[in-house]
Amino acid sequence: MSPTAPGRRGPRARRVTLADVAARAHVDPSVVSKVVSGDPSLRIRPETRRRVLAAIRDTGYRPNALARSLRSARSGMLGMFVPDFTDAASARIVAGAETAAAELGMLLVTGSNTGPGLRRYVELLGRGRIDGLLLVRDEQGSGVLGELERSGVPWLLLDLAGGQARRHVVPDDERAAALAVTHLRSLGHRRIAQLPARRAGGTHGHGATAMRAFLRRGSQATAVIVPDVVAATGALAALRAVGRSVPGDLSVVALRDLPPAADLTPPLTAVRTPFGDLGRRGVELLVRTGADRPVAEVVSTGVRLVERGSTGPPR
Amino acid sequence: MSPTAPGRRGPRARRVTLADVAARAHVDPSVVSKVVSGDPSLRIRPETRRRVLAAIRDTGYRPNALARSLRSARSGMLGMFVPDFTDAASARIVAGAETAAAELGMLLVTGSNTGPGLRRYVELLGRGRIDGLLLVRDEQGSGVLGELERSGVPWLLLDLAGGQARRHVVPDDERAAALAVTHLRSLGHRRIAQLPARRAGGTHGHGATAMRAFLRRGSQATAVIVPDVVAATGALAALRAVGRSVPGDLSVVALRDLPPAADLTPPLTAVRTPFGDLGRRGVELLVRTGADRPVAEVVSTGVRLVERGSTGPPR
DNA sequence: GTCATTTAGTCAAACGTTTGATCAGAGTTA
DNA sequence: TAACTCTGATCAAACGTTTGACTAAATGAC
Repeated sequence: MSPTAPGRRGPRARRVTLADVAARAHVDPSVVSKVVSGDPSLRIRPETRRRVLAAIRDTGYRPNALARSLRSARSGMLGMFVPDFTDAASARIVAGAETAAAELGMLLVTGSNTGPGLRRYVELLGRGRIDGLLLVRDEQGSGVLGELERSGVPWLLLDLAGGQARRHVVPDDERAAALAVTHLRSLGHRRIAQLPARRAGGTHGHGATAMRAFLRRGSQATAVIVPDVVAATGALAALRAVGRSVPGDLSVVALRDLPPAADLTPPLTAVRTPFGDLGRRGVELLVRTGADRPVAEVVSTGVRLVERGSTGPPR
Repeated sequence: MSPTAPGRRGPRARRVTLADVAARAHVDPSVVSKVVSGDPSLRIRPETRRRVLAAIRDTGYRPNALARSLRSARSGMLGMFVPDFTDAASARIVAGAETAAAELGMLLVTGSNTGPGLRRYVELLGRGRIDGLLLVRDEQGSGVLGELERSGVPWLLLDLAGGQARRHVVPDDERAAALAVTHLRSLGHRRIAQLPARRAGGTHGHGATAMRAFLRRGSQATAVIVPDVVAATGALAALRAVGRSVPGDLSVVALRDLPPAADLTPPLTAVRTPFGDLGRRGVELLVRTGADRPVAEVVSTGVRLVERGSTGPPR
């Protein structure tokens, strides 16, 4: 075996460390460290700095993230646990969080509840790997969260106002509902019903069931507000099944707009919920506020009505 | 300030280390290490093992993942770079990968191209943080991949058969297309057209444009295969716009089935592509095969036609 | 010319593991 | 009883940084 090959084969270069760079630049490793991490307390001659920078470039040095984190007790990573990646709202929250994290020089370690659950995720994470945990719409978390708290890892609940400890950021659903009502009233509706929401997100079946119940009640309402697009899809199907036309017989507006809405028949009028901003704000608050301070923020930016084809004047 | 409080306030217990456990169990730290990580070369008396286990339980010890990774040069994390989390196919790939990773005791560090791009992502990752990188449908990667390869990090391209180095896993699109054709022929179709695919995933506009072009050509085809659901949505809209009925005037079947398909009008017949399995298989191959061996796998499991309402016998 | 201060660094101790080498004592063999 | 071989551990050197304490030389004040 070749003397330079530590691995399988091929002349894979030995890792370049701080010490290698230091030797090449004729300085102490600590100087290189401080230059790399931009330590403001470092006093250094311009010429020396140039030498260090050149050595870094020549050797292709890249800091070892693990050693760095171990020593400094900051990993530069955030945990993010979502119910399900394939859920469109979760995906948007992740995307927003990811961008915000990258802007802060951090990374996301994701996990989802479609796998073996939060407890196992935190277990896999081990100690030291994350500087904070973002939990999307998770009700059971409490036990695990206590442990996290004890080991000093701050956490934040997203899209669900959480139980005992007030540490959450949620979208402004009230404003969304108000926007929907205003829109419907401006079209002339006076009797507006609201289909019940389910705490952890609606399903197609749930929307259909709720709509059938609404029809059975023989409500006088000329317009109905549905808590989300998935439920609205079910509701629309239920209406079609009994031959009611939308928006002719009934106007429908959904909260928490998501992409499928535009492709339904009729295209669904909906209030946009800023899921991306939710994730972004979550990251920002998580890294800015200490683990022990309460956080209860409502994200209202970008909540607005998108008028499509499912609303019109009452008959 | 309380003497036990290293942080802000409150009696946050000092981190428990291997040494603490060792002291409590009256053994050397290395014994605890070997017990925790299940080192098979360790010879230990049952009673000693019991003492160690008890000490671990009593102290609530959890290994420091950073120290462990630093020393052992394995991080237990995999990088995953996707074009966009909010893309339904990507989300499914991530979900599959996440589950497979968890089963192997590993975690995913995600990044997406909606942020500052692959180069910056790899930069943020630094050295040592990941044991491999999964790249979903990324064409530009080449430059970065060379660097990765040089530093010994294996990678794999998903859902795109990649250029120079053969390291990819892709879904069986040929089988999918064959299934679509078989279905259409069994309905009686003899002239079947295929709308052109775009390498990096279709858009609504792309589907509409392609369908208009198809109509302009005055094709004799009675059925058409569309490369994905998003494009099919556009195609359906274009057909509706010119008053053609589906499946009356034209049967439409999409490849790469995804959720919105069932809620379109008419519900879209489509061939299911196992995106989750793609992610899962990617993880498995990434951790099993060395960085230098070529990988070119086609995932065919679960490719099957889902008949909905957009296909029927020709007029 | 002496003392204090600033400049431009050096030094060494962590951070918490893993891992191969080493070792004391008990048991076995010749 | 001397020379081995197990067994059940211990020991110490990494892994690659960060960070505060320290210092030699140069500068400035008086």
